[in-house]
Amino acid sequence: MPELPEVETVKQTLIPLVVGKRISECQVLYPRVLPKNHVNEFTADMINRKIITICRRGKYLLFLLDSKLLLVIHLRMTGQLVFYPEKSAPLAKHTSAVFTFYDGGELRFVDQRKFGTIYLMPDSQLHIISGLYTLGPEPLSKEFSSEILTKIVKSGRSIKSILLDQKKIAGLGNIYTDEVLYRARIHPKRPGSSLETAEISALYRSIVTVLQEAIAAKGTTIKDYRTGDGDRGNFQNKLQVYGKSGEACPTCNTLIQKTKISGRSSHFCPNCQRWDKS
DNA sequence: AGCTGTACCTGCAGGC
DNA sequence: TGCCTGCAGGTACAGC
Repeated sequence: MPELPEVETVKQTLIPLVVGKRISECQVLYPRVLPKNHVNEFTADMINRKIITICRRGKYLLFLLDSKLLLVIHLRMTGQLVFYPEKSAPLAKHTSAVFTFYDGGELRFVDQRKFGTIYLMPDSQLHIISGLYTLGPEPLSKEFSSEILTKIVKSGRSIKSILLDQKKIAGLGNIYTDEVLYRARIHPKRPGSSLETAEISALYRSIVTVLQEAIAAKGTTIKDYRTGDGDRGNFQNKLQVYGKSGEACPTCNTLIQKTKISGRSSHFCPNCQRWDKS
């Protein structure tokens, strides 16, 4: 589920709902959601904390608390982080953790596949979370540029596996890499180092515009993803290749193909995204 | 360096 | 209806 646009949307929708609120209760129903913390210590450290703000880095959410500790959450495949104004609503089946506020609302972490993770630590310890520590540049930051992307793609690996590599660039996942490469008209198996300057420029523009459009649409809901207020996203209606194998390419009507790259299913138009430039 | 397979989990769709 | 297989938005790790 959640790639950069979904995580960004969760952040944006949760900020008006939970920032400034103080936690009265904390329940961990699935202890393995905490790979680096003990349940009892975690719970004790969360109670009476106020949420100061929420940030995003790659696919990680960072909750700044009014203590020296940072709450870090990764939704992985099926994690949902949803605010419930009423404490009384029954807990969903795969609820991993619940944070209750003094005003009666609750922030719930529901995660069907249980891959999602929660960490609590001072920022001096964030290097413990290796996936966070080694993240590449934020594609929507001012620092990201066509020049930086040129260095990133300089590798014999397939361009799709490069874009999926969070150490190279933060936030892209299986849906958006396919959409980005389609828009840039680049075959997903092309070696990164084979891309020409014009193609890298097109790739840069398509990364930025696809992510911006997906955020504007509040993300892609295939199945599990929900915004912080429990809504579905809308970008699934704008996907052009992801999950469309066997359907007609919106540009040229050729059938979209599906193949395996880096162990992930990959969708592309064999006519629009050619090895050789036409 | 970079690939593959495996693991972590649950649920669902499709084939028989 | 039931059983089985494969697959799903992510990432870490072992082994080649």
